[in-house]
Amino acid sequence: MELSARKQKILAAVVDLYVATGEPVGSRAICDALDFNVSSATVRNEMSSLCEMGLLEQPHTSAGRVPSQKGYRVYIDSLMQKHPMTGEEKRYIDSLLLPSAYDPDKLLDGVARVLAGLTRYAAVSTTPSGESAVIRAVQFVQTSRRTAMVVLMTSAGTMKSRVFHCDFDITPEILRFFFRVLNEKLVGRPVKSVTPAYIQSLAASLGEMAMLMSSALMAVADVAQDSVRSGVCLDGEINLLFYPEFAQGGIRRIFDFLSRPAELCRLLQQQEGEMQVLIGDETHRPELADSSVVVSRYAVGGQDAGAIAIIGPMRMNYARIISSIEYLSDSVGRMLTELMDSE
Amino acid sequence: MELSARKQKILAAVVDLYVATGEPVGSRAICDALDFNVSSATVRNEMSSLCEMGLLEQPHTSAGRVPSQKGYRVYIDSLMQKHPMTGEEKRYIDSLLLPSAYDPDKLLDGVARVLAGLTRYAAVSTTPSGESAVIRAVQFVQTSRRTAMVVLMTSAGTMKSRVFHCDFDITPEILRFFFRVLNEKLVGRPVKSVTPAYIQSLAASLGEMAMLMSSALMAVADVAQDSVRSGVCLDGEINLLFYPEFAQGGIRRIFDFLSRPAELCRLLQQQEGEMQVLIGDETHRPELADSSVVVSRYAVGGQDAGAIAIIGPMRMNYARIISSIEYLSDSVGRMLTELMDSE
DNA sequence: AGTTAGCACTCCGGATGAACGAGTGCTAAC
DNA sequence: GTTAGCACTCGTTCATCCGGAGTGCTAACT
Repeated sequence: MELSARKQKILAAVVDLYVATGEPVGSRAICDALDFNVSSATVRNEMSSLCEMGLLEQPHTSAGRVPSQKGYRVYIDSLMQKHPMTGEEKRYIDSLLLPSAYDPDKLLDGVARVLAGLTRYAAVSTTPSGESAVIRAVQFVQTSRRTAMVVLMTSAGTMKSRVFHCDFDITPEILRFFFRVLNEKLVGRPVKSVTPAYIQSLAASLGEMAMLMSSALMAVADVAQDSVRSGVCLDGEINLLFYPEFAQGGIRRIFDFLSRPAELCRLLQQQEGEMQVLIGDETHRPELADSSVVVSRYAVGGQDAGAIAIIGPMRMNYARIISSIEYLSDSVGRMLTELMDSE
Repeated sequence: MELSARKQKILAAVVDLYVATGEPVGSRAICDALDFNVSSATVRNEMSSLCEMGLLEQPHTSAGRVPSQKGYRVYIDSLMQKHPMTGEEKRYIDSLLLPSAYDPDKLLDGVARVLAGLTRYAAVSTTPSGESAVIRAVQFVQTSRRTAMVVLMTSAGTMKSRVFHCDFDITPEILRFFFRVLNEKLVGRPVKSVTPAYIQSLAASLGEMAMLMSSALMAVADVAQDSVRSGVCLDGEINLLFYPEFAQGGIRRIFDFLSRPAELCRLLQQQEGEMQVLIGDETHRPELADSSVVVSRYAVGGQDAGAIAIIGPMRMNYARIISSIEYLSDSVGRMLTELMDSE
């Protein structure tokens, strides 16, 4: 079913106006906004027809029209005018991110913050997953008489650390021993394979040394698990309070959803393709039925690694959002790829 | 100005009932709740008198009474019945905290989470400040060809790390050199004194080595600054959405305040004494004019180190909050002192 | 056939006012 | 000093009543 050029223009105008004002758009307003030489009656006929097609909705009989979920879909898929960022904006964004570009966790945290500030919606990012990474090195640092820190570096460029406690005084010799054993056993292994079960079997193979190393081994298992899992960074939730559609009650359910990192992560991870816009129901999350999510996955070294997204009301400035998120997603990928290439 | 025993009982009952129901309390309700043998008319007289003293307020002429800020003050200072935690509750709390007791940052993060879950208000904690700590050690770990991590341990038991990037390939020799120079210069120094200015003077004294070390030195300065500053952990903001007094508009200003870590930190740091309850205006923060803050400072090794707090509506179950926060504050202090003592 | 002017109709939102009820303050009696 | 009784106040709720915005339809126009 093709839309006439005029219907397309009208639909686009309804979306643009509604996004801008938040109020149902009447036929008169469309006439004024568009420079057609048609009367409001004609526009009314067209709108009525768009309503029948399910692209527009009427809150009530004598109100203007509002885009339906399907209407937004069409708008995004074919009507929307992209809104590319200027070089200046790009440089500004880069300058905000660069200081934390040396650490993936901090970078993605920064991305969420920047994105939230830029869009005035809630922003989410996941840190690169180590799904397919291998262990590049395991290091130990003494942090006190009986505690030490294990640092695990992966081929994905991530590094995670964790402190552990021993029941005996730690000496440089002991740490060297830990270092030797674990690097020998673990370097080159997929991070994913370093499960508690594997660590247990490793311990078994160490004989009586296993006792000595037990807390170190547990810490390594922990930190390996941590490296596989993507972390979730969230920022700008407060922004959502400013949108009238959420003003009273609905916000609680959204905040509730946002406060469950695992769910949030799942939502982002299950998207495929570079850029996805999920409108209302398309999120398959009842809590987000009135919201939209724009997700973009980023790649590191050519391989899919994580995602960044914004969550906001369905009435959202998609054009602007999409270009912001597109650029940020590219930047993150680029920065992390560089980080990884510097080996 | 002394309150008669009966007035005291009535004030306490008004606070208790109002806290429980959220609705202005009438003379009848007081009669039912209290087992005096007096009529509602008598209670009315007493309440009217409490109103004149400024301890109660009337939202409007024909409504029940609500405690005023001053009324809460009196209630907390002398009428409130403490509500000590049971052994079981204590054990439960400990079991939640213990897993992260090896790392101060994680511990305080956990405390905020536990406290928020326990009280259903917003919880804040500050990580121990390194104001008076000295540097115990500086360690270096190679994390990739051209990046390394510096880890700084202080006498307060804190440890912070940071990754830095060099323009040349890092070798074990170089790291050993960094280690030697920096431990020689820094161990035993107050963390606070390791300012960018000091680092600059240090660099000057290193002659041509300074170039080699510049990024490492900057990282050390950074991580030292980080160790001095107390971090702020915040959790449970969402809980505040459930209180009707914040339901519509006011919540924004509070969230706004909560989103400024520096302000939050200042609020907590400027309290003195173990336990402080700040009611409404007493916070000296217009954003919190309708809220109350319960702050407890914790000590590590006998020395004041940080604070934990909850923020909620003025209508808050003070008795319960205070005992929760008191216990948690103690626990944190105890755990961190142990951590520090293990040297 | 598509477009337009005109007009009756619908429905929301705000204003108005009456009935209700909770709770008070006062007074007179105990 | 305490209590019962009662008039009074004030917020809440509900029904009613406009005014305005915007539609849908119809008949006329190009």
